[in-house]
Amino acid sequence: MAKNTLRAGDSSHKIASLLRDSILAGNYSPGERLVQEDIAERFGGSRIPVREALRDLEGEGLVTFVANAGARVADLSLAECVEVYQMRERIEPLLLRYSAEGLDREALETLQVIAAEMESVEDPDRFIELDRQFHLSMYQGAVTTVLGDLVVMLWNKTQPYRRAYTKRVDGDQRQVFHDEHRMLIRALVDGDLDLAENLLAVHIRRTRQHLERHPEVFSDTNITPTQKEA
Amino acid sequence: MAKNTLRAGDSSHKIASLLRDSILAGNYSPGERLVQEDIAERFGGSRIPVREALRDLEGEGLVTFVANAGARVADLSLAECVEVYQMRERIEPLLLRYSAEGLDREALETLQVIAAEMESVEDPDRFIELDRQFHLSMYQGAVTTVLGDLVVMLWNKTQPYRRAYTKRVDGDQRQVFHDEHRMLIRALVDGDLDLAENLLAVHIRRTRQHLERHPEVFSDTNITPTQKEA
DNA sequence: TACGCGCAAAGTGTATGCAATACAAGTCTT
DNA sequence: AAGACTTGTATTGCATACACTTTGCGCGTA
Repeated sequence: MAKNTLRAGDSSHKIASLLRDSILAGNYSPGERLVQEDIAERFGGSRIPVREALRDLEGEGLVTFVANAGARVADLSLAECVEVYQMRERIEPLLLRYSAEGLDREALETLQVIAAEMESVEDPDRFIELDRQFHLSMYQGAVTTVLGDLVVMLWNKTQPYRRAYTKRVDGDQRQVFHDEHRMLIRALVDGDLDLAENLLAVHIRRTRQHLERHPEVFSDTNITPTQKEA
Repeated sequence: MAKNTLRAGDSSHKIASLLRDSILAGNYSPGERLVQEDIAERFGGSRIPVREALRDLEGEGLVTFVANAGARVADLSLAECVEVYQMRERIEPLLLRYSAEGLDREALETLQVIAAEMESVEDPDRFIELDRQFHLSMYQGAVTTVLGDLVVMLWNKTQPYRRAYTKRVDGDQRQVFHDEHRMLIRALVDGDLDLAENLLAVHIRRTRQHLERHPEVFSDTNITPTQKEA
């Protein structure tokens, strides 16, 4: 059955999906106000499903909701971004381990293709898209419930900053980047999971360290470290 | 309209909070259906804020939402629970590191008090409550945005199973448990962060291994490993 | 000019009502 | 008597409507 028609009971999911893609594509910038009525008009529907979509995206960390003051695209400080990278450094190797046994020959070849294209591509937008593809493809063999979703969420939260940062890296750094990708693939092909885990952790850590040298990418007008109750 | 306390613009948050506490307290069991109108009546308000609260809790992993079929209390299979514990094993040591420098003498003494009470308490419900307090108190020194919330979420998701499992552990296992808690405190007092991280990881891993010996705690009628798209 | 102060416009939060869907029991067919 | 279809009811999803909050602007006053 073709789903060209708007099947019922799904409006909020559809809006969430469209809005998420739009944010990730960079159509909205961090901190930008998201007015419910505008979005409702833009994607069709009333404010109710829009509100629910925004709440979903809040759960995914893409949007921040303030009581009676509306929703905004999530905005990270440098410290928060570092935090996310440290989480990734510890979590993604685990996901890779989950995934490894599920990666067949074809999947590994796909990784090689992506890595190769990354080395030749010029456009920064295309570059970060490929980088995202590379890493997430690496996890496609994993069958998980929370772990996979968490990693995607962490990628999503940092997406705009990776985008901004990528445009400022020089050739040397890129070369290291590519080498690490290739070493990762080799470790996976060899089935050396411990090595692959380590390489991935190092890769993420190095990226974070480079990112820390570009604090100008962040707003840092940010004042919302959530303190939790007893 | 009997509620004089209805401060504006907050109903959904209040409902989310009450419902979350109620689920964590074990008033609802995993898989139980959550009917919007019932909740609306039980906690006051209409279905709209209830829907939003449910969505929030879904983001926190406490509730699962199915298209036109309603919401249920989240239900973990053994495999999913193991997954969560493996995540905790990697993530919580990082949070502990964030927290350690913020823990003053008083906080450490509180930990000792909790650990001591745990050793003498009988009631299982009180026991798991104290265990939760112990660990989360350990993280109170941390000022984080995503990391802390994630850890709380992981604890929440596994809460009902910890509850069920705790009632089946024997004295020997408890002793190891207490020893590990004490060693953790000592490492924190000594300021040996690497050791503390390691102890915590071991502690979580051992708990998981024990948990795996009690598969009867889980429903395993569960068929929802979320496959992610390209 | 700078600083409140208050009011209007914009925008959010919630309640109610209606259409669509899923679930279960009963009916019919074979 | 077992399985498929139909009907009825409970419940969800969404749109409209309204009350409340926030915010920005103009005005008066020092």
